[in-house]
Amino acid sequence: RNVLKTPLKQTATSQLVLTERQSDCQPLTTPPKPKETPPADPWTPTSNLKMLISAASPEIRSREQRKQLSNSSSEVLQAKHCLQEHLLGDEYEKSQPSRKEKSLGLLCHKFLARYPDYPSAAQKSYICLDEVTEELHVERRRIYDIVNVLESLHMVSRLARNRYVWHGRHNLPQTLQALKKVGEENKYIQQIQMIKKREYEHEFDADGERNEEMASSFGSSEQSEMSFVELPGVEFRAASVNGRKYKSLRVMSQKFVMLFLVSTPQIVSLEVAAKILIGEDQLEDLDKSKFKTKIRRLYDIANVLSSLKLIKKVHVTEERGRKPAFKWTGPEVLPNIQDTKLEATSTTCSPPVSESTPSKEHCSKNLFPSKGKQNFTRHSSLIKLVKSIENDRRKIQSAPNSPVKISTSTYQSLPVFPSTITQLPAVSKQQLEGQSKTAEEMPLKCALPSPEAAPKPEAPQQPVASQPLGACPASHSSVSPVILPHPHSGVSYAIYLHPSQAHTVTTYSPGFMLQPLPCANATGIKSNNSKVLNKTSTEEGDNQMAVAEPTKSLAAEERPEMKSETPSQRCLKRSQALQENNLIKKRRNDEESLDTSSTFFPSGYLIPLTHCTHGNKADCSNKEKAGVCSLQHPTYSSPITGVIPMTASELKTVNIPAFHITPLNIMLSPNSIAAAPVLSNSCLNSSNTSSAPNPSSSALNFMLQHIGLIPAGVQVPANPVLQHLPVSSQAENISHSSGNTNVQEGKVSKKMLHLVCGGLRGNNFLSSLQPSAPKEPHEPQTVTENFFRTPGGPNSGFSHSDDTKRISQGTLYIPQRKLEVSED
DNA sequence: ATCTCCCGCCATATG
DNA sequence: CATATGGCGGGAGAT
Repeated sequence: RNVLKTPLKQTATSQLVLTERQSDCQPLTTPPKPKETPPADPWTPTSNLKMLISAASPEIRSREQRKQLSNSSSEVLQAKHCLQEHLLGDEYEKSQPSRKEKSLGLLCHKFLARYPDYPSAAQKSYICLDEVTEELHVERRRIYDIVNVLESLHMVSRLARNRYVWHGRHNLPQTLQALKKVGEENKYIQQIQMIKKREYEHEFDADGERNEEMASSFGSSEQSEMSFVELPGVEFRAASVNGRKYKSLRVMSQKFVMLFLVSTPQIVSLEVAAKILIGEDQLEDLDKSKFKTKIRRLYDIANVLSSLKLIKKVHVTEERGRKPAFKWTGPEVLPNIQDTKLEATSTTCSPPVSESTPSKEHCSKNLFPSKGKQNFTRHSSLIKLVKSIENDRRKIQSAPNSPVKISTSTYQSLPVFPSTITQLPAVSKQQLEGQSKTAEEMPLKCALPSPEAAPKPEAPQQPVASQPLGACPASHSSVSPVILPHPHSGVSYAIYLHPSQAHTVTTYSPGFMLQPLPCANATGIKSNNSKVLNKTSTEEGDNQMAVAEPTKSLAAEERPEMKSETPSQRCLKRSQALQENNLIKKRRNDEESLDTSSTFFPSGYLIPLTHCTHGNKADCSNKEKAGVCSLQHPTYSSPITGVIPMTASELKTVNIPAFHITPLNIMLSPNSIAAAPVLSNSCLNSSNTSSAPNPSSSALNFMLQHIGLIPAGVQVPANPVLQHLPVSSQAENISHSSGNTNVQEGKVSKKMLHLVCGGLRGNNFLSSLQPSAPKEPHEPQTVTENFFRTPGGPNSGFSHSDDTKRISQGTLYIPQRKLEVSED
């Protein structure tokens, strides 16, 4: 400490510089560790340069470049200059690095430079915090910030005190996929929209009233829990990590990433993210300090993510002004093809229960005992943990969290959820696993992961019913993991529940199911849909919405919603949680009988089982899976649906009967909306509620396939999410644009749903399917939102986003607002 | 003034 | 108890 604390501001600042990028250079190791004090790093010649270069955060670089030079190439040169400057002028400052030089982003680059993006199995690297801190000359605290974020992405995992294992980006795809799923399950999209709405409202209104409205607003709810999403192979080791206790940066980081993955434009403003991450539940009290703190943390996370090049900073300009935001620049999430559907629907699959899947993974894990020792070490501790778990539970329960369950409590129909969520594709998974094993991949994959995996011996602790999962479990003491396989996606993830939850789950059954978010999800979905109708999902959309709709209308809508949702939300709320829990439990029991599952919020850590499987897709393709899926479809479709009805807050809002189906979503001009907004989504919900959809869905699939809309293999499950379809063909058309399978599928499914559900306009449906002129994804800096706009980026294939687009037929809503995104 | 966000105190967790 | 972790928020540099 000491040292330079408040140093001065250094003059030199030069910094700058850097260019960014990464180079991927990985390897350079760091510099010598000279010690520290003054001059610090830079001086090493080339190596340093590289470092710097690589290090510079994009943002910085961009800004700087613009300012001075636009050139890109010369980056290096610039860097040199900088250095020179330092050298020369440095008397002043050399020693002081200037704030930028100390930025987390730069530090993170340095950190990343030490390890390969894709380490070969052979190379696994271990990270010793002591070494790192020394070499990078930073305080330990900072390293934790970096590592925590990396952990959230499963790029590293902790082995023991001071020790981490470097996984690099191998797990990234799975992690992102899992996060996306979870994000979808949560109602993030909805939440985002709500927040935006509020904002607009504020604008319009005087300050005064908002309170009430706000409060109502959304239902955010839920999630306050922390849940960490884990990957299969990767372990979650360290009790601490799992130990639910911390809220932590890890969880926050994952949620933040989820926001990007579910947003259509994939641009998330800090403000919105902060609000969502905070438990929104609380009304809205400003709680400035809390908000500020959240923002600070988000900057920290954003810096690391920026270093990873997963996001970049931008500014969104609304009417109110421009706000800092970040744009996702990472890989698109896998198109898991039908996943969405599948997942959601997968109910069918579930029966098999858990099972195997995990095992597979685990297997891989087991393979590598190498680490075992460490693990074992932990192992003992784990036992303790188990004990402690109980304690935790208490805490937890008593505490805020437990909430989850509840959602059901309210109205939500319980049964429904379970089915949906629960679904374990397990079967398929098993199969898959088996296949995978056969496949060569296994070995390879196993190898990589294994280290991590290895550790878990047998899962001593996991009481969890899931055991079958077995593998997964091992690690975690406190939490019990649940594994969900996703057949389609291939990604399975496990959610760790807090002990309290866990045990419940466990209790249930073997066939446990996870629901990520029970009510919440459902709700979210619905709401999303409805919202979607109205707005575009993304920010832009929001903006538009806001603009379009007069506050009033919004208010009106919201209120109703509130009612409906409120309960659910509340459930989420901690305070209530307790009570609810009890209720929930009861219900669960009931449900259990049904089958189900528990309803949980996604509290846990998700672990995608994937990697092992990876082959998932392939697997899927494989017979079984395929077969299963197809079969399943019919079966499960309902789950979501079921949920939906409950939630359809919006509908309620609108006053439309839940069942009522509105064929089209209509966006009305603000005025009009106020007058008579109609939401269509509901229809789906209602219809789906029961399992009914299946048949229809199958039929649809059949049709689609014939038509060529869908690849033969693909089936469209009726996904609740998808629900709203745009009825109006025209508008919709746009969306499918490319007609890529992925995208289309989503749409198709939606449509199908409509058909099924509503049975409403088949014609439209078909017409809509036809490819329209492709729109492209734009990623423009300035985004104009239109409903028409292509759903998110290229990939966006999700249902959600797509949904967004729907427009009301009657009135086309023209986007009034555009958000501008500026770089730099 | 606002946006970023570094620094490091101090509560907790772990050993 | 000593350390290792990491929540958190003051307040200072950058714009």
